Amino acid sequence: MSEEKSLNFIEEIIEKDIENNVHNGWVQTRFPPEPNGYLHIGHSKSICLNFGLAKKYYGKCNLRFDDTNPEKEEVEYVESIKEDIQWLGFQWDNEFYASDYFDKLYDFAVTLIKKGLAYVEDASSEEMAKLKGTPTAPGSDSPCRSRNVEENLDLFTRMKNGEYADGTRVLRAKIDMAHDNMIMRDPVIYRIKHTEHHRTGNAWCIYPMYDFAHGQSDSIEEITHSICTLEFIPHRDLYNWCIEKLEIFPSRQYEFARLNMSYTLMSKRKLLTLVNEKFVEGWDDPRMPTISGFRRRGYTPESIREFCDKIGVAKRDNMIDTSLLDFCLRDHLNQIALRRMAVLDPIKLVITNYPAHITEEFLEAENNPEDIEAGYRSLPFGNELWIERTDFMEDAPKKYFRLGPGLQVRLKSAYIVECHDFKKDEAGQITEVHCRYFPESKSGHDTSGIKVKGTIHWVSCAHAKDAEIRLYDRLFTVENPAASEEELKDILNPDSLHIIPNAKIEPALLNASRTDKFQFLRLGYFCLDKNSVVDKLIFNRTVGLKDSWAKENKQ
RNA sequence: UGCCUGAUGGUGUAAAGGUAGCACAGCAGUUUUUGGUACUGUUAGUCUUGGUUCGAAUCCAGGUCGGGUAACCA
Repeated sequence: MSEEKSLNFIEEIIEKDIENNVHNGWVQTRFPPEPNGYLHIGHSKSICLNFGLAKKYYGKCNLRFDDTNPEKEEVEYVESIKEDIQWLGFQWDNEFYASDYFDKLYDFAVTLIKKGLAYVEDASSEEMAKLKGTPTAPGSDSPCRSRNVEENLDLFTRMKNGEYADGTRVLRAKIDMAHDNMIMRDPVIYRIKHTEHHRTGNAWCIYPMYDFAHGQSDSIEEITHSICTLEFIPHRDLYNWCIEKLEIFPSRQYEFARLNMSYTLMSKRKLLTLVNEKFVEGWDDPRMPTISGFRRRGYTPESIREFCDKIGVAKRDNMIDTSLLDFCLRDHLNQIALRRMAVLDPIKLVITNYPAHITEEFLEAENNPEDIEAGYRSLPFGNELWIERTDFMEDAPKKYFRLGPGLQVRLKSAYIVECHDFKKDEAGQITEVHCRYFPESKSGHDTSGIKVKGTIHWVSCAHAKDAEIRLYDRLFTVENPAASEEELKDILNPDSLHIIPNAKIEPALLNASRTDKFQFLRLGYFCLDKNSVVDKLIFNRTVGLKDSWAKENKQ
């Protein structure tokens, strides 16, 4: 018997509905992106919620593109969105487009006109704004509000037929110019745009507004629970008004708080700016909070799903610490990543007592201590090795468990060595570390009885290959970039990308494939970048390992 | 300013009138051929003022603070 996980407020609503046999207990959700940009980590919360709910309650979840504004929407975005959702591990039951419903939506508008609930407005948007009133003062009726049904029908038909220029007329719902909710003061529901649409081409020159498309689309698809973010709360009145007046399937809208994450930007508009102004390489730049950026960076869908599960669903504004995503990422990567060795900032370690007649020695090294099934690899060893510059100190402090004059360490999967000498250049930089090794301390066959505090990673000089390694840091310097008054470029972290052109990697990495996840021992998790080629391998650091030494060292 | 929302450790999120719990982060320790992992312990919280009640994070009233909204965007 395991403790039942508590329900979030949406699950509570759904379970109550099922209990009350609403729609015979059927649950249908949808994920409704506008194809005007790439999906980001905030969308994954919505994706996990909508698809997750459908799965949990044996219902269905549609993918529906909210493509009612042809000026901003493109096929490229449609394709990327589909790829991202599938990569995250979800499959929609139907692929729909709001533009599929343009005929029906037009008919709905006509219905409203016939009921005397919509009218054609001649005023410009500025004039309309003036008549709209303010939150404290009621609006006033436009002269067009009293047009009769026939005239409205005629005018709307002409709008549709392309007789009017953009911006000259709109169709408005006739609700209440004094309503407390400004959105209900005769909202625009159709506007003229002589713009080619990515799916319907030039078939239409009038397009429905969000408020006249989204809810009706939900209704057409018989979405039972239409889940959106908090900023749509004021729209719920209109959502329900349309359903009531049109007498169509009563979808219900529920709102949850969108994901905010520290040092991360979730605005599609601002992310587009980063792309357009070339602050990043593209939508899938590994520093971007887009799903495609995370994918390229080496994140796993499992870790993102786990993250979405952990952050929960509620109505209060939140700011999730990036460390939670890091935790989910490391947790998964630790289980699956193949262990390899790479040296980012190499200095040479010479084993002075290594037998001259041995030209090459192969050791057996585990691929993943968390997963015995992952097996072992053959690891070449020799008398000259690359080790990390930070793993040697001339004057080591007490708690330094690495190399220094007279100090001993184990070379991972190999032997214990003791430093007896080192060389420096004129600048005082260490160039070589000289050690003696203990042949009887061989990994797995250690009979030396020597105990060492530290183990370091290494790569055999004779067998090492070069690779470019890209280290990433947060893109922004401020915790809440969305709230910053500064310009985007002024809050960008200048050190968000650090390229190491010639790191030394062990030869097993030559066979790396794009889908492999690696842990470079003691450094972090890495994956091949999409631009990596055989002649020039490029690895992205997905995330570093927790580093309690770095923390202690700081103090 | 109207309307709508919300308020629990540093950050998230539970507790549906009955012991404020879990996770991340932090701190301390154990184990370790990764200063990783694993494991153990630990710091820290109900916005405020009243009321109802044997009993309030929870119900009621007032206040305070936060967020949303006032596009021919979604």
